[in-house]
Amino acid sequence: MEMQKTYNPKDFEDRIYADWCEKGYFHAEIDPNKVPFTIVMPPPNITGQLHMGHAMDCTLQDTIIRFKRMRGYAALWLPGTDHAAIATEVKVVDSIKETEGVTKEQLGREEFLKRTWAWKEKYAGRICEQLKKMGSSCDWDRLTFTMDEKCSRAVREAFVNLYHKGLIYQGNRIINWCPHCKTALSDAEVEYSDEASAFWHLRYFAKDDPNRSLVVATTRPETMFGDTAVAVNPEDPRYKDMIGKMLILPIVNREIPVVADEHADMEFGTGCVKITPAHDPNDFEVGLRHNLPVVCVMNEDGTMNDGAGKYSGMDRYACRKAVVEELEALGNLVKIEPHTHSVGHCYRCHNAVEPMVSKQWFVKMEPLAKPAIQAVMKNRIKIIPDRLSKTYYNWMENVRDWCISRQLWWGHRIPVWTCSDCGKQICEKKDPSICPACGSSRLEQDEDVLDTWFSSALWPFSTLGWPDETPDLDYFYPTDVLVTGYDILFFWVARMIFSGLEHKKQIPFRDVLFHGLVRDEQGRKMSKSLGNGVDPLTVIDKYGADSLRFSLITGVAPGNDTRYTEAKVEAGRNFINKIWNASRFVIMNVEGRNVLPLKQIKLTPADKWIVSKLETCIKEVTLNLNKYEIGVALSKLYDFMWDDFCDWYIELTKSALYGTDEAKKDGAVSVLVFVLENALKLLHPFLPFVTEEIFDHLPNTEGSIMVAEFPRYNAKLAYKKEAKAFEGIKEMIQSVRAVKKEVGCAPSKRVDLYLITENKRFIHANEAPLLKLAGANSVKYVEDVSALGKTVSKLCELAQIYIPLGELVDLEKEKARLEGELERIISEIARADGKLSNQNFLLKAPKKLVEDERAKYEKYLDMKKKIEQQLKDFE
RNA sequence: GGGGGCAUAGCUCAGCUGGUUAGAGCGCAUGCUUCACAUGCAUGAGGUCACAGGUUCGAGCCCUGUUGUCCCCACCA
Repeated sequence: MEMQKTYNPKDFEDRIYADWCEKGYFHAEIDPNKVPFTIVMPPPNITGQLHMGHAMDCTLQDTIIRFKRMRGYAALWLPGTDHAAIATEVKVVDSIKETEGVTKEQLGREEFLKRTWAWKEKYAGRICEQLKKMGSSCDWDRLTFTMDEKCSRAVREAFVNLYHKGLIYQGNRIINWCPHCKTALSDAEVEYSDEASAFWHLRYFAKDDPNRSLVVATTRPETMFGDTAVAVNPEDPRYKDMIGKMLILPIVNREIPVVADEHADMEFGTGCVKITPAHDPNDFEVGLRHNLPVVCVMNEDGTMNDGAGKYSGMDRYACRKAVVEELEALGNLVKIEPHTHSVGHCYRCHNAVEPMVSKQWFVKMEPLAKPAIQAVMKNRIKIIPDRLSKTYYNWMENVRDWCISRQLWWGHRIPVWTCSDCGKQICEKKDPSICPACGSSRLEQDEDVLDTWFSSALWPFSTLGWPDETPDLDYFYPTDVLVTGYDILFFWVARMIFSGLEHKKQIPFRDVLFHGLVRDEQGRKMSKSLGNGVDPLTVIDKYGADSLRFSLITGVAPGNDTRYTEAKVEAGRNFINKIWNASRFVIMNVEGRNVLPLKQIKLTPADKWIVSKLETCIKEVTLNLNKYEIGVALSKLYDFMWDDFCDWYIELTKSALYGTDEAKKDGAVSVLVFVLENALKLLHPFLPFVTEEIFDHLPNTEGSIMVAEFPRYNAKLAYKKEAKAFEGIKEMIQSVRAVKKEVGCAPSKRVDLYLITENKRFIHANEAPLLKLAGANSVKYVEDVSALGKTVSKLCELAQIYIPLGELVDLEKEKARLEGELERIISEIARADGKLSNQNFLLKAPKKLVEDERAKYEKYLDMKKKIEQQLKDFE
């Protein structure tokens, strides 16, 4: 079958993917004779569709897993999707409002969950389709959803374990409350940003002395209804006499004490702090120290409750305004200062969160964090790039207890029941039917669900069957590398590490490869609100998946952000087009020829040169892939394929291919096929589709490239010396081209080359390609050029080249050019001389370097002599 | 307040453990209807490697400081 003239990915990408699936190449089998290599995919949220970040994430993983598979590992890439409790619930709530005009409460828990499962079916399916479009070679037989039965069992097991160890506890503590999502959030789920606001100075009068008062400065006047004290610093001379006295809280006229507490900073504000334990984390701590009552004044939707008296039911911000007005009217408002402070926002709906005291479930972090820190410290887990280890330590060392309960419906239900008769709390692996204490069957399960990250934390082993000791778990765990964005280091990676160590007693992965964010052309984050997101599917539709993959990994380094630009996709498309056409050229020329093994061919210097380049490329690509330097690996291949193979080697073979010597033709074709086949294998992990399509057209290939063996470096084929010598021929070709251009000689005009050289034999062996690529008629080896008339000349490593160009030669210009060259060489000599006359350099620098420098010096001296001779010839 | 990234060609970025004349893509200039490819080929112009010190035989790379810029964490009554 002949290859199409132009590269058109639409013709084959889908077909090839279907074929791979059908052949079962993605499926990983347990094979005792192979070493396992495992990646579990960070499960995309089922909230919508994949964006460019996902596309990069999956390209990196696919590249790694394909490489390992070709390298002979039992390579498992396990795909999945995440139920994303809060994120999905927010979406479904919006959706039912829009489509059915109802709230989730109106629908009821059961109906709402039905809708959400339907949502899941739709979106999880769509996400998988997108992953397939990208060419992802993941094992679809093992596709997992975080609320699958096996994951639910893992969640239950983990929760019960932690509960009985006392590492999960329920408590009334201050948490972040999202009034829009109406749920508690963990610290990690809150994003802070600076907001311009004000400092309201409020005067609270002393109960016994109407002339005495304290002025508190607050950014939250509406919370004053929850004030249960005013704190001053014990050392503050201004207020020492007030400590222990009572103040009258304005509007509500409640009495509150003045307490002495270090929390009050004498330098800040007025030095007096109103203490609202129910609505501020620091105040909560102060409250604990002084045994203050906790008065909650807000409802779960962010409106004021009865504690706010007549403002009950009013929104918190409306109330703020009203309270300030009333205080002003009452004469308690001293002044308003502009003030900027940071305000926490819900990471899902971006509304301002409310610190609030609430009864929630928490994971005790300190005992879990310690071994997790050690695992990275002792290098059992390697974080790439290394600098992110610091971020990890910093977070782990200061982490507070993890609030895991969410007041949502979509998620893993908290496995705790309370006996309605005796109040006993039950937390077991199996759902209890009667109370073990009193035998009652009136058991109520906790209404809340778990933080979505609680189940994600178990992902590396829950997907493999934990808590059962399955063969998969035994063989594929611990996984080898986790590939994900640095933005979820805290949410996910850190929690997988301590969860793996706690529950599985093993690290979850050996390496963590972090990548950065995909930004837009201007370097901005891609986001819905900016509308600057680019849909990977649109790009695939226009350019094909391989081009998109190219654009997403070209130039990326671990942990670094990257920009998506259509120009990069085009560069990818052009590169692939180049591969396509080079392959077409090779395949066209194969027809009617004998493709022989390298051993049976007399290799030309050019052949040895390209084979040598190929070997170097194999070495570098392998090395960089093993270091997860995917971008570097690809760029090595790009250069090899384009510059060495296409621009040089293919051109070099043409003199043989269009000649008459059959043996030479067979030789050239054989080397072309050999190099191309290897190059395609090297390229396959990056550009799976196009390489498969071409591989199929190559002679002597069988089966799929994706299960072919990845090329291994072969030192016997490195031909270092020969390759270096051949560079001299390249230099001559380039010199002739440059000289022609300089004097305005048309590149197509054939010239005669006169060489003064000691390398006649070697040059002669390469004469045919030299003539063809330099655009020359003949090569003549001479001792003296005085008879040639006007010439231009160029000094090369292998020879001095003289080209008689008659009237085209401007003697003055030529002389000036040579003088310029001489000048450059003289300065090189001075540089080398400087180094060589430096005793310290001679003594301390490595011998090889000194030798090289000396050789260089000699070479330049020789060049200088030759150019001086040429200049003399002008006279 | 703590931590980190970045600063190299007009633009976007590479530059490994310090070692020839610092690279690529895009852009630019000039010339090519050469039989795989104009999604191409050839030739070329373009850099005080942010600034100031230091270490070293040798610094784009290591150290200290400065400036600019971006990010993360904590605090912010």
